[in-house]
Amino acid sequence: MGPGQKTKTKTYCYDFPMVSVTVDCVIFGWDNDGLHVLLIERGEEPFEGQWALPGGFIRAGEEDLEKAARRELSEETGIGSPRHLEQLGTYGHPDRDPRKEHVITVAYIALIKRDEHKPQGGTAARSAHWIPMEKARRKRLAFDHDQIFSDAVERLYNKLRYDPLGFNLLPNKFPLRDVQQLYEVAIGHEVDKRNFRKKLLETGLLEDTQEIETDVKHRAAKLYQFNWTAYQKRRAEGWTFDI
Amino acid sequence: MGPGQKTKTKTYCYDFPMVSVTVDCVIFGWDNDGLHVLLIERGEEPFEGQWALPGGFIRAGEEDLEKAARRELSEETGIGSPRHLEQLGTYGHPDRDPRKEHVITVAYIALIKRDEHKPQGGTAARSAHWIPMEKARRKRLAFDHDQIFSDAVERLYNKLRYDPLGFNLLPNKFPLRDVQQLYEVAIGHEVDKRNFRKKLLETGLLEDTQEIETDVKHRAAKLYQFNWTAYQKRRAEGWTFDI
DNA sequence: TTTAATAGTGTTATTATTACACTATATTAG
DNA sequence: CTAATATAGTGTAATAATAACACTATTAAA
Repeated sequence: MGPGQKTKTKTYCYDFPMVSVTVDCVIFGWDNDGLHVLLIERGEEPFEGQWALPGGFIRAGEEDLEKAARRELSEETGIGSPRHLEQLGTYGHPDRDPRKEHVITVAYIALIKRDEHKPQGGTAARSAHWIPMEKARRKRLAFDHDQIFSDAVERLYNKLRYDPLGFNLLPNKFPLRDVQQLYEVAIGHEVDKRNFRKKLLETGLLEDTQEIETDVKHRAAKLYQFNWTAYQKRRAEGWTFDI
Repeated sequence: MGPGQKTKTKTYCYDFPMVSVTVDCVIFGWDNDGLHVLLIERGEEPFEGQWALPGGFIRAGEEDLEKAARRELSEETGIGSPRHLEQLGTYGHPDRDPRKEHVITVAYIALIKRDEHKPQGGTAARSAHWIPMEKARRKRLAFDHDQIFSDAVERLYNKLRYDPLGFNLLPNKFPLRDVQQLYEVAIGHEVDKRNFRKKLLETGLLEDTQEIETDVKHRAAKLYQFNWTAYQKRRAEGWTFDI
């Protein structure tokens, strides 16, 4: 409620104690050997040297939450524009940050195509690494990032069933096998290849590119692409993706 | 990043501009004549006299976001404990509050049983009113509360299909008719009574209380109750509610 | 040329969903 | 006390969706 007023010493004073607000991103990427999450090794206290989600403080008065998320994504990991960015939730326990202040964080889920982001270092001092899901799950992350990460995974896995956002993880041209593997990870068990492909192709949203895989040491699979504009049209008519 | 330090004049100073954080609640309640939302008429600037979602500033350093939501719920509407409370999302555009500061708000959805909360005035100065959904949709709410409200409605309606949270709106004992009406509102069209009841009862989660409606001017319907403990057990086994 | 690895393809049985109409019970009005 | 009104409550058959199932095709490597 207290209006902020600057003093000449460049501090900002308020009538009430304030909270700091950060954004953190759970960035997922798909690779031939499965789903990965991008984690950073913290270069500063608190939790220096520990693994954490990339993120940082928002610029109060200047930017939207989503814009802050995009900025942090770019600063910390060099990722310019994720193919999908959605808010996951906000975490605000007073003790979640060991520093004096009350720091709440707005968590985002970002999906990127790994082949569009080769340079993975990022511009910031912290080092970013793609960690396979199973390894990531076993790590103890800084702050309450374990909770945020597991909430993100749950959200992503649930959403993959009724939203084609998974195609934001795959390269533009992909074999149906990769779609199936991604969905199997999400639902936690294997599915029948014939049934899966039938259902997927029945949507009419997957186009045969007439190309095939290269650099594969066995029969090469056909490459498909997802027709996003057709999907938007179908959505507008009330149709929902469900696989 | 800037650690807060009090001065003797009871102001709180920081190295960076801070944001204020509020919580706002979209409170839904069911009545024989349909779904309602609880809105308040603002008693102070900005937007004095306009309709808005109940909410208020969080107490930095003292409380969790959910605790803040419960406190505001209680202070503004007299509702002690909602049957369901979930975070909807966080809204943080720098201009969303016309006051100088950057105010971000964490929105919650609360579901209550109206028969458990007869006194609807609340302890605060603002006056709270139950507004039927159709009327609420037509109102222009303060701040960006139109957006928050419509996001809340969308979330609730979607969730009612695959989560039994709707039973948190109905009285403990209810006729199946009310369940059907609630679901029809959610999915936007009528459904067949026989099919709906069959599917609902097949879950085995609805218990016949052996009681019937009273004060009704035609044949009285049987009253059922939802077995939450049985539901938890089924959930744990991987079963999902889907209607 | 054989082996290994993965791609690609249809049919049938089972299960779930949808469509559909009448009888039962209580209240109210004449 | 009878008829009208209003809503509760119930089963079956047609249709659609899902699930189960096994072999042939292609390429690279040995």
